[in-house]
Amino acid sequence: MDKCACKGSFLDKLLQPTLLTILYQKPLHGFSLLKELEQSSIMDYHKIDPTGLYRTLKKMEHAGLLISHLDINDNTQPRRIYAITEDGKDCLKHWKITLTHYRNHLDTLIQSITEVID
Amino acid sequence: MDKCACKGSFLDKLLQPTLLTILYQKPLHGFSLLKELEQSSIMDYHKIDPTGLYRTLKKMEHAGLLISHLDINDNTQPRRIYAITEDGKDCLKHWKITLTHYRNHLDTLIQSITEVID
DNA sequence: TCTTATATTAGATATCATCTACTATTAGAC
DNA sequence: GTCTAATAGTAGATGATATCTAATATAAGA
Repeated sequence: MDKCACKGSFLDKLLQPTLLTILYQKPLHGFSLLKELEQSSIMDYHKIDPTGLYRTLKKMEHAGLLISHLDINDNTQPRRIYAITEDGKDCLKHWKITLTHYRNHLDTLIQSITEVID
Repeated sequence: MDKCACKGSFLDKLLQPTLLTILYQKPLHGFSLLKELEQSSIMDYHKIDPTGLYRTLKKMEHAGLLISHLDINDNTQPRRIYAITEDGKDCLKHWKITLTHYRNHLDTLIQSITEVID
């Protein structure tokens, strides 16, 4: 029961739309995305797993939603800057529809639970 | 892009709380749960994968959330009836809290997407 | 020089979703 | 009587996502 899904683990899948939302506004590299996510209400101030984040970025670039280039700079370590593509922007529009449906579905379920347990 | 998560696949994880909600009301066997789910707004009238359903039921029984017994009957095939346990009822109460947080998180994300794309 | 912050990668495992395919019994149509 | 549909469940593989530990490397500041 300790790691039962009802406690809130295993219920995410929102990293992709979150990244698209942030990168829609400005290109960023992985580490700054990590820091921005951890201090943002958009991910509910949760710790982010860096491995998962970098892996997701690569996967999204492979899928054509992002493009990246290496930023080689005297002041910092080389870092990879990610930017959203047109496909990525379309994807985010789909996400809005999908997440809205999902939210409504969740509402129905929460309502059913309430009726049953109260 | 065809099977991008933004189109709505890979975004569920709600089978467990849904099953607990239904079984809170009355014990049922797998096949009738399958039919009930497919005709219910609670799962948004989606097709359910039988394999996943039966596997989830077994896993939940193993975790102590459900108990089952074989119903041997002259009129039907033998079938396994699942009922919710006290642990299962507690679990459903946790689910309500978890899903409510998750819904609020979703609301924030949808709001952010809207601000960005509009 | 030592520590902290920055920046990224590797590997393993657990969880959840999706798909095809298969077995077996019962009920009803023809 | 046989064929088909509905009922009831199982097996195996694969793909997608989440979680965890750990490692590498550079830059900045005490």
